[in-house]
Amino acid sequence: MREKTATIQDVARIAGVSNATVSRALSNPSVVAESTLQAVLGAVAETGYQVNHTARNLRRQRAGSIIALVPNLANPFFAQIMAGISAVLTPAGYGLLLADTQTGPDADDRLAYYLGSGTADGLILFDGQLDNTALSLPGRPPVVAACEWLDPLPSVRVDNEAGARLAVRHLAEAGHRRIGHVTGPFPNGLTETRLAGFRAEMQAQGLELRDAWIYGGDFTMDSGALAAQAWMRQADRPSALFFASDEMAAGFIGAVQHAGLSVPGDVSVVGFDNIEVGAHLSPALTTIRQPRMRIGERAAELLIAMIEARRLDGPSEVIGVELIERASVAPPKKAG
Amino acid sequence: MREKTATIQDVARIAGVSNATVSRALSNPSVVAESTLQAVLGAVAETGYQVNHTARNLRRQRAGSIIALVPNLANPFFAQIMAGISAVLTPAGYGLLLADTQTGPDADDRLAYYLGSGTADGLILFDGQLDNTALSLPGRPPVVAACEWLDPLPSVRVDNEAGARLAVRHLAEAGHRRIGHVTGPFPNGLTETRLAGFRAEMQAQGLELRDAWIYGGDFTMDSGALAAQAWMRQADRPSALFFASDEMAAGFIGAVQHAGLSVPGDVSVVGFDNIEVGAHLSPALTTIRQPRMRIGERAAELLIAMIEARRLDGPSEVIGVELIERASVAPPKKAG
DNA sequence: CTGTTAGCGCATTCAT
DNA sequence: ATGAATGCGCTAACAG
Repeated sequence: MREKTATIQDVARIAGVSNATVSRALSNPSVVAESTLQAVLGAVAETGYQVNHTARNLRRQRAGSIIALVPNLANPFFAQIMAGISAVLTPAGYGLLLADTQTGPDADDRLAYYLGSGTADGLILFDGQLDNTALSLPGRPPVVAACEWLDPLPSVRVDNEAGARLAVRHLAEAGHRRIGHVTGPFPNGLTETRLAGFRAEMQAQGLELRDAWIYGGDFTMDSGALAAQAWMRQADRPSALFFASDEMAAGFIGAVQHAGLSVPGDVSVVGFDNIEVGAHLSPALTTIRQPRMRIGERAAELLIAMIEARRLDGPSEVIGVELIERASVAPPKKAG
Repeated sequence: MREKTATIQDVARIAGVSNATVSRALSNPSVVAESTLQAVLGAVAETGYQVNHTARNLRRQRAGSIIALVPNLANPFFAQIMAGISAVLTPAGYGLLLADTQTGPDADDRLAYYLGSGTADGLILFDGQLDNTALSLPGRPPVVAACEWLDPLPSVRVDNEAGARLAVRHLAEAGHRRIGHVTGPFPNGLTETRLAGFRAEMQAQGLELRDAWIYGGDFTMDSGALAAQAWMRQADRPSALFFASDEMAAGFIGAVQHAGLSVPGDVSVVGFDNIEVGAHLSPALTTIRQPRMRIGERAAELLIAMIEARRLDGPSEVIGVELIERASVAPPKKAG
């Protein structure tokens, strides 16, 4: 196998021109004569020639691809984001490489490796917990942080605080006064800003913040189910809950229903993300929509702009969120 | 930026040896003298040298990465599979490139492109609907089909027929005699084998196969909700349903509950895949487990073996499935 | 408009 | 055990 792929020399010979002319005809057709262009195209068709990207990249001093570094590839949350990235990378002529910061032994080392190895022309980073000293590595390629953020990096993210405030306001407007929150893991930028938004809006609404009504989670469904156990054990519990992720909200709803309680009859819930299953839950989940495909697209666009401008800095972008009202919120049984 | 990454020449100069020696010291340390090895390592540390993969790959006539070609990157189904692939590729020194057959204009062209362009040393194909003529392209790299299959290709897939039979048998053992099926899209290998398994086991159990109890879906939750509408409109309907995907089962359950009916009280359901949310639904979804991470791992292992053996053929693998009993199946209200 | 030439950075003969 | 030389396939000066 891999016997003999035609090279640019083969095409040149058959077309009766020099290899340089073939290269020009292919990458910048307007500078060659029409007749030679045809000859080259004919020879290309005849040989089935396709450029060798490795050689081209070596010559052009580029890698031809960008790499998305995610904390955990198995997390379905990233699927749509990858689709968005791919949708802008492919037409722009870049490949999309995927890597995981969890697989290897040391996540910081992996970042440093990808930054230094020249494997990629740029990097999209989805892990906010990495050590940013690697970013001062000289000659590193541009990086944009996505969803999360890391100090000197341009980022594309969603307005997490505003989303949290929207959620709390919606609950308050439905009449709830006893509102709790299930957080993501710590330390984590998303967790912290959503919690901050929760607190800010609770105060703005003049509602009481009780530590006992803040439940620690880690974004997973299992942790949502655990929060349900904690919530059900409380004698004095909130009538509504804002979850830092839809997954936790789904886990909570499942566990609460399993115990014979009702959503939103016994407790109202608002999630965050708008994962697909939310609309199909019963009750359908009220949530804060986060446009994941768009996050991916914008991150890729910003990164390409930086690569082409040959700059390590660039604009950041905060993408708006919106409340999706469905059926998991209802007025509390009695004003509390 | 990208000012001056050290090259092998720089290292050679500092270490006081030739570039060839540096190359050897790095890729085959046992052939150089201990003292020169130390000198080289010292120079590497001093310069922060990292090999240029593009140059190495050009010289070695390889791409250094494999590409996963999926029908739709946004589909979260692939997330765990990618994690499995990445977990074996990374230690083996291959990068994972991602591409989508839906984004571009013509999926068959994209396959042909990736096969001919030399962008990857091998390919994992998740789309069974492509035209296999591209596979006769001379000099193409090895390809393994995953989940789906395509004629001359080795494949890694799950025993779909056995899974369907397991599901039907479980329903029959619970006492159901009126069993329906919600299919995936056509044409599609998964849809067809699961349907075949459904039919085979229905016959084996001596149960009646009614066309009106076979509902067309497309694996999505929306199509499951649509199937629910169809099912609810029927006067004479099955008491249990086997779904070709968990997503459809989840969509169905949501729609049926929304209409005030109960699962498994009014209808029992079994899904296929074991997606994460299944365990957190209420009722928790009984399903056929498909070990996705493992599918990815095996596909990558088989592919690497083919690449290293320089062969286009290799073994296929069928991975077993198992029934996960949860709470969405109960005996029918009255024997049917 | 086109050909000649010179590397990109590395691994690998072939000598020594 | 090591060095010198070569070329992977391509693009980009530089001439003409």
